[in-house]
Amino acid sequence: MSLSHGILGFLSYGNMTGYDLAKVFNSSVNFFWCAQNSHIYLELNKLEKQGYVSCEHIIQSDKPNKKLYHITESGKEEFLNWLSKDSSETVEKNKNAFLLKLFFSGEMKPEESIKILKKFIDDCQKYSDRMSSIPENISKNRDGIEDYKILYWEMTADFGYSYINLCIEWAKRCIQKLEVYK
Amino acid sequence: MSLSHGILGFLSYGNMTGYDLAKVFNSSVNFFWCAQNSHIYLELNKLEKQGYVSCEHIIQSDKPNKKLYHITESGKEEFLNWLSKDSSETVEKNKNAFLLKLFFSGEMKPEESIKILKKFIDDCQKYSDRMSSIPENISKNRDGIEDYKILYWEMTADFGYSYINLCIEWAKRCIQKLEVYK
DNA sequence: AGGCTCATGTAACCGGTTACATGATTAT
DNA sequence: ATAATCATGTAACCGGTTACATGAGCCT
Repeated sequence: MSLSHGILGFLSYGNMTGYDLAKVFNSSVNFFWCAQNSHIYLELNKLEKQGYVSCEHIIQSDKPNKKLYHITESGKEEFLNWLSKDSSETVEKNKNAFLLKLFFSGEMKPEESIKILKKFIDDCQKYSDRMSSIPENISKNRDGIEDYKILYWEMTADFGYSYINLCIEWAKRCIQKLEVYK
Repeated sequence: MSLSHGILGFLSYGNMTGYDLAKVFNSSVNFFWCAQNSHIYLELNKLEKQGYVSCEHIIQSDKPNKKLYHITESGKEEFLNWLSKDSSETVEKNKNAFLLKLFFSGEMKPEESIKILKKFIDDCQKYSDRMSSIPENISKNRDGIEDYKILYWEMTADFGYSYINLCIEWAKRCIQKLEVYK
């Protein structure tokens, strides 16, 4: 449900190929939505069959030929529909495999879980480092995009920073509690 | 990958039926892992074929008959293996459909997005209310479980509270920023 | 009779991942 | 030569959801 709408979202900014979409996914929404290129191509075909996008074959001499996708009127409608639709499932059907694992970690030695939590902190730090390129990516792609639209990009980044800080602080608290039982 | 291991985790606490598992899933890990009963029954069959659980038919006169599942030695091994295995994908491949939607919300009127964010806060509040039954559930199921194991349950609950507060605070910030453009 | 709890499933579908596969063009 | 970038896919699989389906026994 979501990759297809993400694609429609980006195509509403301008025409793109599957290759472009894969790149833009990885340089913008990657920290809360990752996409394989194979999946993107699959989804583009589906969207074309549904009439939400149309495609134009571009013959190139300096580079391999490509397929440039446009969003159609019915695609825009579908996209706006999705935007305004309720999305409470995100809160209700939240899944976190790491927490599930931690829930059962009483079956391991505290030392083991401390190691896992330290690795978690490490992963968060790396994620945070990758996120630091976001402001740069935003300013790189902002031409032609109105200020109040950029605001939304910044709000998602704000969430990302707050979330990753929460994770790190929480994991530190956990380690502290576990040190007692070591 | 995760429901099956969650099932093994609960079975390592004691023998259960599919029905018991559905109940215990919904009263404990529900806020970071939800499970349909149909899925649980499906997964139990798979686990039995893999030799990770075995089942015992219990004939009852006062209630319908049932199938009581036990974890096997190889099931315990698989479970412990999963526990100590790396889970960095949780951080790296984090998905959040709400953020994806918000990312594109510049295509809507600010009033519309404010409404969506207020709904989000509302959903968070409801989620928070449901979470308040967790301490109760923990104390209800703690008999026979060592103190340091309960600690892990509390750590996941701690995450849940912190996360939901973050969501609410963040959404309030977003609304404030959007009020300017209203 | 009607509703609740207990109890177990099947079938179709769907979004997404993994692995594999190909090939043109450009720069070094 | 060969690596990098550009460019597009297929096929098998998998974890999970949705909808549907059934039925025993208890309590009121």
